[in-house]
Amino acid sequence: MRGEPLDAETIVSATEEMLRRHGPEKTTVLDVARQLGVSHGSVYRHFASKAALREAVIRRWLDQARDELAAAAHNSELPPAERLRTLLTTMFATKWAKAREDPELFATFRVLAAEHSTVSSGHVGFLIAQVRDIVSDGVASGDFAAREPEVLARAVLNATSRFHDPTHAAEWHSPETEADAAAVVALILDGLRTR
Amino acid sequence: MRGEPLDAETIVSATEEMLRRHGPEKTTVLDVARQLGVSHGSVYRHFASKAALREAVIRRWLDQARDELAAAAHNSELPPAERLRTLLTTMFATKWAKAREDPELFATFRVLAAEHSTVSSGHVGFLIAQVRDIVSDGVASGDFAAREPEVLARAVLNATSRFHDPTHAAEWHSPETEADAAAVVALILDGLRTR
DNA sequence: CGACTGACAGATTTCAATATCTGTCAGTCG
DNA sequence: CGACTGACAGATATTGAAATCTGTCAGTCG
Repeated sequence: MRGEPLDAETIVSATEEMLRRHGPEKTTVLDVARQLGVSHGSVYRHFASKAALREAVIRRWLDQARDELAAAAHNSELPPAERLRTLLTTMFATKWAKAREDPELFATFRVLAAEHSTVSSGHVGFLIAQVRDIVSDGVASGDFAAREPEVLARAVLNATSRFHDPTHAAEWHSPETEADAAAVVALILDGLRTR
Repeated sequence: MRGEPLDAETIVSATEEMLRRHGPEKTTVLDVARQLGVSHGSVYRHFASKAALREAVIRRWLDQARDELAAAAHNSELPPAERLRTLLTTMFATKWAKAREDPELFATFRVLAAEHSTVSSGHVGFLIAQVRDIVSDGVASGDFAAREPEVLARAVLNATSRFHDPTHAAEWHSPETEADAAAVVALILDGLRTR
């Protein structure tokens, strides 16, 4: 009936489409199978459970976000403080844009991220590493006060969570958000700098 | 049948008790009236709606929290940085303790606070004012770099939201929370200080 | 053989009937 | 008169029977 082989990627894409259309509570494995024109048994050949399938979706989304951010934040000629500011503001702007452009999809993303907290922690780990690298450079060049880069990186992300943690998406509609974010970033950068 | 007059305070107390016992979804005006041995019509004599009644409860809770914090953070002999550190850590510790001691009640509190965001914003306004006062003192004494105290105060609260905003209550169980909070406070205080 | 189907058991969700609740107000009672 | 009641309409929540879903697996098909 179908010439093609049916691989995991194709199933993940179909799942993503169903999640987009029906949201997380109403997307069933049966829906995904129907979308692909196969029986749901075939889906279970590639994914051990519905949870595993959803995990593959959130993993793909986070991988994509990671790549976008890595591409946007590669200005190694600027001083560390400016590189960090760019990284943070890019991070905020990217999320804010996604949350505003398609709030329902963003809410779906949020549900999946909460469901699979292991995958999300991995993503947070990547973010910490990005910040840590810049902080390390800053400490090495004498721009930043000498302290444990890992601790500082965690502190930077914790201090800015209101602006990047999806939990706070509802607050991002407020017009003050941008100014508030800029004030926090300025305060943090002052905290990092050598005295 | 009853000698007493039935005033608003009594009704609020009974409501608090019902919320404690049954949680926010299951406390009805009828429950409150039963608890008091009156008809629910009598409750509506004192409160225009169920929402108004719940608002009175959250208002009382926040007023109490305000008083507790104001009492705990009155060390005017210390330098501003230490006063601010004390204010923040007291604020965190108080909330963490409440969230841990009685998670269900804390969740109830959270629901009511979200329902009546106007009242909550008022509370946040008080917190900003507390921080602003210390920051102003610090700027006046030369301990903190001269910048707009209102902006700095907002930045300080925004940067620490992960440690005081009830939205993050679930994360407060993590053993790293205390160290993370200390690192963020240290970073912020360094950001405030004169260079 | 290996990709796929579809029937099945048990878990979860949906839906409509039923019960309960909110908010009002004419009426009771001291 | 003024505090309180309880019946009422419309809105919301609960319940349990029926429908759908998840995950398995013996069996089909090329």
